[in-house]
Amino acid sequence: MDLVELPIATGDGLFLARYSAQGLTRLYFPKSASLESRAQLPVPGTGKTTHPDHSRDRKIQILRWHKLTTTAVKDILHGRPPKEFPPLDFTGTDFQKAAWKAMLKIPAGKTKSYGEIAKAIGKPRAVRAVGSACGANSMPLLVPCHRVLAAHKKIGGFGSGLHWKRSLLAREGLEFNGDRLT
DNA sequence: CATCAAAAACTCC
DNA sequence: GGAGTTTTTGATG
Repeated sequence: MDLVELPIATGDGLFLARYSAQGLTRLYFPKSASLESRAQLPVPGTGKTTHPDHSRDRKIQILRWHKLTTTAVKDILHGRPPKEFPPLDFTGTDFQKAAWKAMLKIPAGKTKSYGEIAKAIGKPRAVRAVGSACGANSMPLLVPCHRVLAAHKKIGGFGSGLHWKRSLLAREGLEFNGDRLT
């Protein structure tokens, strides 16, 4: 159950982070802060939330997580490896969680192919499914699906806009020549 | 059953 | 080497 959504102001716009009692559940790109995401949240203007009964400790905990999220997001946006993550509360199928965890292991400045991720989770032919799992990733940046490329270093796709993928990789020092990594 | 952010195998230059 | 098309493929709603 999601409890609260908090903004992250960056040079690239306003990101939104959502938390449950277990940790970060979602991260939204500036443009994609969606209707769906707004629906169960604080009604703009009222200052009220749908879950007004948090203990003070929980609020403090979430704020502490949010601080970690904020610095991690900014680090990544600046092409720097983040030092610390908040706990990540994944929602998805076992396959998706396995795929996301495999992606978490890709260091900044490196890339893997959809095929390599598939192999890493023991399902070497589920390449296409890995692509779908990327699209279903609810915490972009922290789960670095932007570092997952198609075969032969081709750029592949990106749900929130390919320009983000190119830009993020560029900030990590990787250059594209057309739609292929050099 | 249809849809994918894939890949490999195949064709043609 | 490309740049196309076709076929195989597994997870998902």
